[in-house]
Amino acid sequence: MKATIKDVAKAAGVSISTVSYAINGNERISETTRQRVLDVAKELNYVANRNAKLLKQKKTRTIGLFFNSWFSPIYSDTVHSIEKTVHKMGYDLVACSLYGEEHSTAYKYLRDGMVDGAVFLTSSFDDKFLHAVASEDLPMVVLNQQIQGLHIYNVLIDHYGGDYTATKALISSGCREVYYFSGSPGSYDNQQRLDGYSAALACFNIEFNSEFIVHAELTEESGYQQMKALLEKGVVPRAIFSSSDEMAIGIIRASREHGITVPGDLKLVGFNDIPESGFTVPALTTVSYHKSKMGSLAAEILFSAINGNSDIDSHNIISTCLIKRDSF
Amino acid sequence: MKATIKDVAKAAGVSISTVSYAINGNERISETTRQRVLDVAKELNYVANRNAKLLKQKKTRTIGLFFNSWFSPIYSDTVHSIEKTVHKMGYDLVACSLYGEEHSTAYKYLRDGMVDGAVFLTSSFDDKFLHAVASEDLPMVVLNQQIQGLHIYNVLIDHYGGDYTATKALISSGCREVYYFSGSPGSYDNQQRLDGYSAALACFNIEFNSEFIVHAELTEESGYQQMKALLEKGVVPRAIFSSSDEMAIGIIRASREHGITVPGDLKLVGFNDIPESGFTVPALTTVSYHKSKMGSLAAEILFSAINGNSDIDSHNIISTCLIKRDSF
DNA sequence: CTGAAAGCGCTTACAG
DNA sequence: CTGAAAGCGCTTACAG
Repeated sequence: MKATIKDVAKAAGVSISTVSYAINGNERISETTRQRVLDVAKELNYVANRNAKLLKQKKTRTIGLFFNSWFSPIYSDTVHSIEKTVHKMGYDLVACSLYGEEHSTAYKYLRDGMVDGAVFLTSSFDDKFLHAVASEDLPMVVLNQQIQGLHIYNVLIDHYGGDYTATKALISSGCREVYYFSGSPGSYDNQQRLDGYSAALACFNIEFNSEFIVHAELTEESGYQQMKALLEKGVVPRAIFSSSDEMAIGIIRASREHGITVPGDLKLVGFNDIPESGFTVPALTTVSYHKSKMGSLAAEILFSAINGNSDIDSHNIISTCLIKRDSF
Repeated sequence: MKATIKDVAKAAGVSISTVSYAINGNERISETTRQRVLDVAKELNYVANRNAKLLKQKKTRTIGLFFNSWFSPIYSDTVHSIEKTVHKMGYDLVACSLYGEEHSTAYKYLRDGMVDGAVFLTSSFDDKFLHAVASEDLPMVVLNQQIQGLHIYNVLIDHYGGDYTATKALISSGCREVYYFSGSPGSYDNQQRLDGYSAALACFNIEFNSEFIVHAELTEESGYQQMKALLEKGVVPRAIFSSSDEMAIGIIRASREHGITVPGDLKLVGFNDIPESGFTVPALTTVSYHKSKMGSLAAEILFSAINGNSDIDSHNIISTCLIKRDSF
């Protein structure tokens, strides 16, 4: 059986309070006693029962990370950087998915207060639920999504600026007809982006034309299908801005099948700068942002809130930049 | 403040035992009492304190998932399928990384018995540590890695068979000189693979030639570099079996830069069947295996062990198959 | 059918 | 510098 604090106390010939103090580094314990206790503890392979500890302390020293799909490459660097900060602060990081909805581990952990703070990489939570659960004891940082609320902080990508810059660059290169492959319409995110695109058009006195807007799903397959449909209708875009790199890769594939070369016939810019985008043929020109900065900023905001700081911006923007490669 | 069982008991006018029984669905409580308790609990927004509960029950009903790099695309399907089974069993799944080594969340969770079972997608744990921690109360399933031990179960990919089949196919197509891009030498895994490769050679009475073995790192970049080095030395392989798809993608890139066409000049087979491999140009022929089956098998073995089943194979093999696409 | 009470393994005022 | 004791919020024999 696992050793408890009692076992250690008995073996070391001291009280359990002394064991507790010794192990937690309280200064009141003499060096010799502390050493003896530590030795015994090590020998008995003692580790404090976390549940008992937390039951008393009301703190979990754990940060929860919530997302709905495991292993999305976009977030790899961001999560790693969150993890670094969390570790530096002496906290633990556990990741839970939303599979099972209200009965998912994610919902349970939040509802039961199993974490002292939360970072969200997903938009699939019910806003009402988050509002109900967010509190001084459970502040939340939401990435890449706009959720207002007390104890809820947003870290957003400058989609407006990114799309603006990319579109402007495409127009400047001589294409007045820039197609825009967009994600699901209606989202806040998407509106921001469309605004950026429109602003770039306005810069050049080009009228917005909804025929150039293609709604797809941000996946390779969806980009491929939509592009193929376009080409089969006889429409041949000369310039495309794609809201995601995955979609852009699908666009390249459909183009190649139709004998259209990139960037010769078609200038293409993606968004996100996923790892693959450097390896596609041609390598993808894309709008990037500082992913690890996004992670560290998110974590810093969270800890700031956990430590009771009250003047935190609820709205934080990560800037973007255009990475020039070979597709434009 | 959060409502406790006491608050509910007081508000419902019953004892705390009754609340506990009612909420946990014990049959001894009358329907009317149960209903009243449940109503009050709901009204007070009561949810049982997990730490207190676990402190008593000594069970966490949580499975830990351990890996060292977040978001590796190879495991996406596998993890999703683990998650499904875990959820179906009414357990929670939390993922922890190894960042921080002995001070990582992963080590802490295992040492402190924060989980009732563990699945490993990483080889970075100290074997001694796993042996020390694995127990009847914390069985472990290790994927794609050979670790012997009580309460430790392995789910392995049939690398031998996969490499054998791929190499054989390449030879059958007329290439007697099959290059083998391998991972780090010395690993169990790699030995298995090399054996498969050698066996295929033996089939055709071809002598093993270490000049055809290229050690790389399973990454795109490493595959690219090694291939480039080969080509710059004037060596032009006509057939390559690559131990990972990422590496194969790098090989394609280096080949293209040197004007070598795949599959025209070079026949290439990868391993793992990552999502991208269907989208590369040319689409990659690769050795695949049933990823979601690997996940469900892992989870089933784990629960079987948790439920005290003692006759579980510690050695389970997932078979492979060759996916024919365009690179060979 | 319901309740009083012990106890899970810790932490932490309080007393000495 | 150390210890006895209360208490965190639950579950679960035990008694009635």
